[in-house]
Amino acid sequence: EKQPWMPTHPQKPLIIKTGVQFTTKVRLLVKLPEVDYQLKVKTIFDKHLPPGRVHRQFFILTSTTKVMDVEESSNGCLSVEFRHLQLKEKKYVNGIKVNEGPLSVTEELHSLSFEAQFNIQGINIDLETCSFPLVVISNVSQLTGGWASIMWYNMLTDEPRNPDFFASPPRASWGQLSEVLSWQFSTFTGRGLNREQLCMLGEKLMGQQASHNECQVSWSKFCKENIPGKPFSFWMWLDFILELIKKHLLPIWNDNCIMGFVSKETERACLKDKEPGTFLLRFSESHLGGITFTWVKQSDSGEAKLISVEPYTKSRLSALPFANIIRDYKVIADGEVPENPLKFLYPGIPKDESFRRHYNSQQSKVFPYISSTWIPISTLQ
Amino acid sequence: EKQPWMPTHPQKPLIIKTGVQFTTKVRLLVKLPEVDYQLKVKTIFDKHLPPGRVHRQFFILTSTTKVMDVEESSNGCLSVEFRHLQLKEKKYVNGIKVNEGPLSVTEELHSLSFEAQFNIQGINIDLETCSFPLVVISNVSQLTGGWASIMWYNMLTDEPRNPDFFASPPRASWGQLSEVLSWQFSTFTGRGLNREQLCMLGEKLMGQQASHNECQVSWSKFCKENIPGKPFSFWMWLDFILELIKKHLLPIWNDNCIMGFVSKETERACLKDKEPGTFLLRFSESHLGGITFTWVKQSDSGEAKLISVEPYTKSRLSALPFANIIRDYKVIADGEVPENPLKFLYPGIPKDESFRRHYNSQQSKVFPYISSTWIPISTLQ
DNA sequence: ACAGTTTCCCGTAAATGC
DNA sequence: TGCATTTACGGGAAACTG
Repeated sequence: EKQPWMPTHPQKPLIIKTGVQFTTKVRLLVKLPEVDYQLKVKTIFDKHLPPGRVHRQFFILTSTTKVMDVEESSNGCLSVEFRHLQLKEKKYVNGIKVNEGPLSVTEELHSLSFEAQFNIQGINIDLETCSFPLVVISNVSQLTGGWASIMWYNMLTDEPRNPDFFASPPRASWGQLSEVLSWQFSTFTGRGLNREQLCMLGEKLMGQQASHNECQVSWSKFCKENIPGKPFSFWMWLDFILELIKKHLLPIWNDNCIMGFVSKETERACLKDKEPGTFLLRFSESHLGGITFTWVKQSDSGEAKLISVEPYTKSRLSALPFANIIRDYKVIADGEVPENPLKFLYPGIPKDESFRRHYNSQQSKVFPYISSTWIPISTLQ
Repeated sequence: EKQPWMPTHPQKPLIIKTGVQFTTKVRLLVKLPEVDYQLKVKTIFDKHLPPGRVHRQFFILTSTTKVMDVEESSNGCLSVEFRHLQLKEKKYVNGIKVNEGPLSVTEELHSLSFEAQFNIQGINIDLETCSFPLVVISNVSQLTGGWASIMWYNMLTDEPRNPDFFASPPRASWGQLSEVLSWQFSTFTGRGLNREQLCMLGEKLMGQQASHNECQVSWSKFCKENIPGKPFSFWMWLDFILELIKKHLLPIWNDNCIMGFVSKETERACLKDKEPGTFLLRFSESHLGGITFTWVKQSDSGEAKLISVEPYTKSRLSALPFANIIRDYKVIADGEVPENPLKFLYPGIPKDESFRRHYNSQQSKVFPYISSTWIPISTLQ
């Protein structure tokens, strides 16, 4: 049966951090006949705990009731916005310590319930509604895991409420998953993932296959198991890259300068017949949240030699923007004049043509001092 | 009259930040005859508020009573340590909003009181003692101001408690003050301030004088008024330098490589007859927490030309340690080969002799990538 | 409008619990 | 002991408040 009112926010916060304020809003979708008293709404966290399941338990630290009001910016329906709500964990319930459940914290799904009563022509009517599933975290380091849960849930079910979803999470086809991943990038950056990039991700996750689209990817493979030989999962690796783009690479990502998701094999295939100085930008597969460039080096033997720089991470990119690194990078080889080995962005666009608009002069005039900056260099011996 | 017990901690925390845990310890200095019950101590914040003075008011958020215990590590006397104490401001007292006092928050002096009662042979005895003055802040950005108060108080009074001290703070002679400042540096770094450095500070604070030692410095001049033409006070400037040393310059400061406090005039006098490549390290007077180097440039006209680089601040020094900057710094002049202009540390010590032990190789081997680093450069046109 | 002050909260480090 | 999770809090920025 259709709810007569709807929470219009949680959809949004979806991930709530304990001790950090969040906001939620409920709107009454039906017009009530004039009521002569104020309609008070109460918010309850996890009103319907899944029976038998061990869950962390939380409560709303701040005030939980508020009176509905006519919404100005709309067609005069009633709504209420709770601000400055804050969650805290109940460590003990009836003096007994709460145990951890069988799921990891970012797989626990919670919810906010809203309730109100009103009386119309002598009949008491109870209203109740409930938010979409919420993940509760205690530290931003858990955002990656929480976001994975939200994605998986939204991708694979239309149920508004299924707190047990992660007790046995369904698999996703690569067709579904790749679409969602691309959508993540286009939402948070402005550019999604193209066919080649998705293909590399598919191979990384599922190995070489004739066609990936019908392959099924398990929840565990996606974000719980580590990539073989690496201390992080596939999604963790990908989300750190997304964060790196958001904070340090946005314009050049959106401008399509970053091939990014390229296997070592494809990289070699792309570059091996290119002229020296051709380079491409690739996200590191060994380091979390790192980007590197690989270029073709002039070689005496005639065979193409590919060289990659140590990946730049967020801490290094906050010292110098990536476009400037590309512009100024120098390799110092014994006895030779330092030279910038980056000349043509793959397949063959002169570097400055691709990056000029992203160079950052940042020459702070600080009279009487002379300004200074960093030049990124590598030494070849 | 002598207190029969003493708080042994606050002396230490001296500055307490609201919402951040602190620890305090009280020790009973007299041996009590055996008592057959436990001696309970209660902690009270600002028990004796200065009458008539408007003060911010705080309370201890956490538990405030604890039982004294025989101290293991000592001669068996009673002591109690309060841990995880936390302060919170009372914004309203009896429903009335507390106004701000006439002093700035870091000039308000507070105190922790401790009280206990015991009964000996039918006589009730009350014990009470009180900490040294405390400054309460709400953000680390106020540490500089708080520390100034502590220094001024300790320098100019021996009273264990005088909450009104900053209602009319006494002046300090430069003799006293300079000693205290030098002591700050030696306590927090390992090297104090020498005569030349103190002389520069004296001139900065009081202008040119035959002898500074008898000059009186007002509290306001020290840390409330801005330096003419600058948006910060003398002490704020100095404390930012102290922080810079603590975090980024400790070994080279302790190794006496940093002249540091040098006026532009003295700098010119020192360097003007030195050979090209002679340089010295100086803290910026225009930027908070910055260090620069000034060197003698080879000049066609024969006259010495002094050049200073834009000051390095903590954010830039966390990208590259200062010793490496000195080692690798290059100036690029039109059409010339980039050159490191820093050759002899004033008065004439070959650079590597002074700095070699502080160079940091930090070559992270990251096969199959080639490692990279920053080279600090300036461009002269 | 503004300055002094506090609150907010990310992100790293340390502590805690299982 | 190691891993998962929470707590602690510095530091930059925003919000608050007379």
